[in-house]
Amino acid sequence: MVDIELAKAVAQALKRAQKKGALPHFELPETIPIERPKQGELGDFATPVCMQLARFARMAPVRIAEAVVQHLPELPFLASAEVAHPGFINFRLSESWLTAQVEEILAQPESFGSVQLGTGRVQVEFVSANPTGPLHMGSARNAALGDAIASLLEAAGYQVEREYYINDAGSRMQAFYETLYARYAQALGRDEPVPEEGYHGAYMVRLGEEIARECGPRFLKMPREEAIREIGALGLKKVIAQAKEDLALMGIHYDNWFSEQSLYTNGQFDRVMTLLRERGYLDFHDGAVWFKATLLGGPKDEVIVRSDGTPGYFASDIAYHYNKFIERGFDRVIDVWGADHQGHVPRMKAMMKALGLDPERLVIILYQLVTLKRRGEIVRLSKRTGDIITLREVVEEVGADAMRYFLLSRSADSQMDFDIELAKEQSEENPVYYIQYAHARICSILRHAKGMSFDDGDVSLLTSEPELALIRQMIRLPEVVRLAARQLAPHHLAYYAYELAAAFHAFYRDCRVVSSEPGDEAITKARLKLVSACRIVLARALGLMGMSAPEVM
RNA sequence: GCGCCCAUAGCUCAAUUGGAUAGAGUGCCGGACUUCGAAUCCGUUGGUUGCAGGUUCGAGUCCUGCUGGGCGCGCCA
Repeated sequence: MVDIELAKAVAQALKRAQKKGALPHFELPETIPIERPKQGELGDFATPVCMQLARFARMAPVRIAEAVVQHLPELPFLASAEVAHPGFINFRLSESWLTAQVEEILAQPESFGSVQLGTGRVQVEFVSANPTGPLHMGSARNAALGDAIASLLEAAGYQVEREYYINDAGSRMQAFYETLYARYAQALGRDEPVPEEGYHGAYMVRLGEEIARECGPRFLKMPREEAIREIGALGLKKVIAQAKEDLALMGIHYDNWFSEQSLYTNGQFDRVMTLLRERGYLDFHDGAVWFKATLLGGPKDEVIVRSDGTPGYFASDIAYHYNKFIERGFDRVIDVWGADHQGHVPRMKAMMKALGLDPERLVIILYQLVTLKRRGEIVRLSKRTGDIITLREVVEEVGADAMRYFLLSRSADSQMDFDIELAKEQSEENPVYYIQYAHARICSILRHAKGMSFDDGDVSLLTSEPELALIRQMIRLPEVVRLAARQLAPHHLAYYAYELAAAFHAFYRDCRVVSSEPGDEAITKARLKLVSACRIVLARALGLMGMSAPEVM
């Protein structure tokens, strides 16, 4: 990438200048920072490195910068390198190189934007909501984030697997099963109370009725425990199927659905417990089994197996991550969690150390919770109490593309209000349509030019300001992918896509693409190449966010 | 009480993880269709980056202390 080559060139220039005595000898920094100036008029790239070096060189930053510029090697893409106060070097790309990038993009319609940030197998585990009811808006943010992060990492060169962890083993599940049994029995006219700790939402009534309708009263004739088990299994199946469907509505598909229960039936739990015991990280008191997290920087020791003999969710998490890293050999694992789980992070880091794994290999993305609103009124998200607005309802009302864009366009750290009514009212002014409209417009132009062959178009004719501005935006995609993949922050994509669309719309205003004027044939062909390339970049940016790139709207 | 996150234009949010004059959208006001899609474009308005210190060539960004909000602190998940 250009910035990497610039960094190398600057390092080389510093060395040369030192060798020739233009600069005193001092240790060169390991990496030369190259950035994009905030104000585009200053140039395409800049480095502030000379200001950082001033103290070591004991020279004015501007003088260092001058020396660097003088000793800069020839670079094919560079038009100019200028020193600016108080010590920046501003680089400008050559127009011929810029226009040539249009051909580069056209040559890689599927892969433009991909970078080689690293290699290895990465697992992204996301959503993983308790299978005790329909998915809600918190899960929607999780889904949008996780899926986009996975896509970004794929584009950054990693081998990625998307995984959904089904929490089908905990005590919450028992409450779900018992609630379902009660609702089933009620549907058949029997007076069966919903447990206090159970799930009181209306969806449980419907689920109970559904099973009553499909299976009839046969479970009422069984012993209670057995009936709960069988009904529970049916209910679990239905909830998972529903989650799969709901996520598919958002365009999200997983490589793997992993059962928590399987950790116990397949032996991972026993193996990891043996390992922890051998390493001295287990403690036994008060009838429970404890994980000595305090030995590893955790805030307190944690119960793994309760005094009644049942393993807690942390036990499962240890076994699960043992499975991820040691049995399946992922190089890196990314877990996407709601901020309400933030207290769990130190335990997980301690667990990594106990397993002898570098804690850095487990990255936990915490996103702040979504406050769902309807006409300005807050809607509660809890599944345990009463009614909820489901992910499905919102997708059906707002549309998958708009929902994804909205959920992605804020950094995970910021809290979010999602007002459904507002989202619907604003749908015409929504950035989603702005971006997609640019894509559809290009498709329309290409349809209009149908039959015209432009393979021989000469991109070097694309020298007007709006054309070059558009190309400048287009070639940013790889940088944005790299940045977003590094930070695991897809919101950069959302902003970028908007800016790219804006550059296209401005170009469209100023430059007629398909012209019937005599003598315009050459520029028409060149511009058809330009918009074709722009379409590729827009589609890729939208694709990475999981959004569609419509040809007509 | 302790921990994590947040506070930036009237509103919703960015700011390339310490760089140059803090930017978009939205809202208000005004303007542009006889040619490829007006779901578009152009212009105007908008700031003591919550407060007080500190670190340095340079701070919205880092450190300390406040204020205000969200989320946690269970043998729940």
